[in-house]
Amino acid sequence: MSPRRRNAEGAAAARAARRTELLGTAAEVFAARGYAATTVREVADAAGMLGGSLYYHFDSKESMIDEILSGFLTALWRDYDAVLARGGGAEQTLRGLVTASFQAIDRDRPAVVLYQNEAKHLASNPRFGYLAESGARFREMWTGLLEQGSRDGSFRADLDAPVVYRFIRDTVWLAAGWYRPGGRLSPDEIAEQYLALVLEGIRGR
Amino acid sequence: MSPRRRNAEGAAAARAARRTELLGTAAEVFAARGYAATTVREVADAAGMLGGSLYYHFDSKESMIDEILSGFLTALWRDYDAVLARGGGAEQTLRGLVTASFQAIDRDRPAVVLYQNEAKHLASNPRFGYLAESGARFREMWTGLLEQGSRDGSFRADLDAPVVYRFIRDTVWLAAGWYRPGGRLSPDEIAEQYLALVLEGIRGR
Amino acid sequence: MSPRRRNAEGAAAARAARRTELLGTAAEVFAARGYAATTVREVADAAGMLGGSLYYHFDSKESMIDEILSGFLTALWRDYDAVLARGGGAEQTLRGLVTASFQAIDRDRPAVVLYQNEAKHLASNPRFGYLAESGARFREMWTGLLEQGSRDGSFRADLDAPVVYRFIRDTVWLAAGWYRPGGRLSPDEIAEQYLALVLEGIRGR
Amino acid sequence: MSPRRRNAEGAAAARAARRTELLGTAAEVFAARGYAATTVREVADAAGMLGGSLYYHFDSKESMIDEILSGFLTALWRDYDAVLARGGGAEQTLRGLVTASFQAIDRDRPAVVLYQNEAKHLASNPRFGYLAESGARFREMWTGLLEQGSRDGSFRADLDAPVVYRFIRDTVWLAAGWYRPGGRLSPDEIAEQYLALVLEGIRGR
DNA sequence: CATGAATGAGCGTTCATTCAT
DNA sequence: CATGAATGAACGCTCATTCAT
Repeated sequence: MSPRRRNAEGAAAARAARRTELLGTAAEVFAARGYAATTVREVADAAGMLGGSLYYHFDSKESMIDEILSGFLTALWRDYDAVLARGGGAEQTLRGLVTASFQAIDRDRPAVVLYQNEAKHLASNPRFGYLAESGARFREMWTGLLEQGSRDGSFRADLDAPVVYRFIRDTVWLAAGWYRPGGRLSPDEIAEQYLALVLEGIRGR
Repeated sequence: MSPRRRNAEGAAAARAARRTELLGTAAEVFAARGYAATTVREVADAAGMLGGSLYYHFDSKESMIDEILSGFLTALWRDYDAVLARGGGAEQTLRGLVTASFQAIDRDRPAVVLYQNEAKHLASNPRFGYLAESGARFREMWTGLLEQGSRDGSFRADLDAPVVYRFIRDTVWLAAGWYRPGGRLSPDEIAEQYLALVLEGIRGR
Repeated sequence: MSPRRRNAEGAAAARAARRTELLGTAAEVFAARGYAATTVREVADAAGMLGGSLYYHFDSKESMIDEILSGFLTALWRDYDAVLARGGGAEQTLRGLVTASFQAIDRDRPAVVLYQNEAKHLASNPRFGYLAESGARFREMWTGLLEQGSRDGSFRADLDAPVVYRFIRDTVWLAAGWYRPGGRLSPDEIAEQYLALVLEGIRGR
Repeated sequence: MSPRRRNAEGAAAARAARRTELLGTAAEVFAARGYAATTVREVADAAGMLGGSLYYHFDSKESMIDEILSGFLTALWRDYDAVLARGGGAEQTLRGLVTASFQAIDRDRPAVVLYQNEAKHLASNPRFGYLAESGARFREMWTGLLEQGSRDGSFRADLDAPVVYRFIRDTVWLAAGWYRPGGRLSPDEIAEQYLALVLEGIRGR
């Protein structure tokens, strides 16, 4: 490998690292203020540069949130697919999916917030068609799991799968609204607390 | 009563009715597109008038969402207070609050959506200080209820009140995201389904 | 004269009186805030009616200031012409013109203020062509008077007529900026003070 | 001095120069059309740019006239203070002040026009409090000078200082209404003409 | 005569985006 | 890579004006 080649690779890596860093900043600002209400100047300020300079790295404001969301979903599905690949019973799979979700919140909270708050509005834009696709896969995965667990006795037999699916789906992401990394509970512990609630309910026995 | 007096009253009533009508339209559009992303022209279009005409009725775009949210919260607390005034055990009160919440979703879904999506961003504006106040009252009401029920055996003794409070708070409003009035389930039936989940959990016995 | 005829005349007179009253109000508001910066709502408020109602009386905002200024100039030239018709020496005529001007200020201060502040901007509008005409007549009157007085020894022989004309012209209207009706000096006394300054200067002898 | 430092200084200087240039253009347009009647697009047109582009340089239309007027008054008082510091008799000081005023008109006529036409309306805005302050200083300076000259025999003993102050104050700025730079008379010569009138009056001896 | 609701053009301002340097 | 000046479309809002009542 020539030194020239090595330099070029180093530059490309540095460039990718800078993009990732800027996207992290953008995600934080978008999540804090809302995507539509955030100006690219605010993102640039947070990144320590001027508004126009962001356009060296990104085509548009839209491409930033696109990259944030698509990156988040790619990583998320990698984890979900690993859980599904592990096999096991319905409850075990459910535990795995919920835990993976809380880990995703821990890993990239701003992206989760954006996904919750903005996905619905963005979905009408063809560019963000993958949001609807991901949502459909999500629904199929969960209703399938719930129906299987309901049949095999893992879950209550009278579960209304669509209702419980929505309940779980939303519940899973809610923690992003108040979770603060480095708090007293680790993501896995929080997952346990939530699972206890969801699986057992709150009624005294 | 003089005819003049009657006319003045009629005009005031008609004006109030028009405001309410326009606020309903505005709430729908804000909820559908997001407050920041909605232009006043879009609201006006939906109301069948020109952008500037809205300003005969309202001071600003901000005053519209202000009136929507404050009106929503006022009506909501009227219902909550009625439930609390009825007394009864912790589970009964919880059932009453959840049912009142689902009725509020049925009555004014767009306002609930706005409350969920925009309250956090608006709260930093002094004009919307009442959002934080209402949130604090909400937290006190729920944590008090949960702790009482936990002590008297209505609920599990090991409940983590702050965690469960957030869980309930968010769960309660989630249905606004997908509920469609006139669907197969009435608000009270949906409330029952949710209560079953929350109280019993989903695990098979 | 039939009673019907008398009624019609009475109605026309009442209408004219109302117009005059409204124009007086409009002139005050225009003078206080500036014509362009004044909204017709502000004029209407001051007149105790709603914005749209003014349009029963006047075609437009522009027609209001038109009527104010043309009425002011008509009355002013009536007075100036009376002074000129009296004849007499240059100083006596100058005293008459200055006194008539201060009386005009006393009679309709807002119109004088508007004339000073707005005439220059309005003059480019063909509708206000009479402003330029009046200004030209004014210049001819004054330069003629000054040159005559300079020749016959009433005024200094070395007077630069165009310079002094502008000086007098502007001086004459300045008092409108600070004059308050009902103050300690009558218009005629103020005229005397100004004339003493203009005729004798301020240097000690 | 490092090259970097030199560049930064050059950029700051260039920026300041551009601001000054734009403010000069704005002052001309405001003076010609009136501040309220001028649109920022008209200012931008005159500056060869689009309306929105002005906001790169200035916060608002109001901040433009603010900077024009405050800059004008700062420079004016620098000159006045220099005259006062020179000392000398009352007549000499009066001559110095009047000459400085005509030089200010020559230097920045649009600012003088704006000061005359807009100061009164702007003064009610707290942002322009310095206008009233400057006016008060102006009054104290002139009435003090006139009273002193009246006592020591430089001016007529029967001078009514407040009346003459207003007369001088207004007279001094009137020339801005018709003065054209590069005309047949220099600012100092115009000052001489005005001083002859004011000091001696126009009456023949 | 006056009201009150609406119009529609245009205003001051914002902001995503471009590009020469 | 980043800057800084500019663009141009669109935004929230104002206001002179209209007109049915």
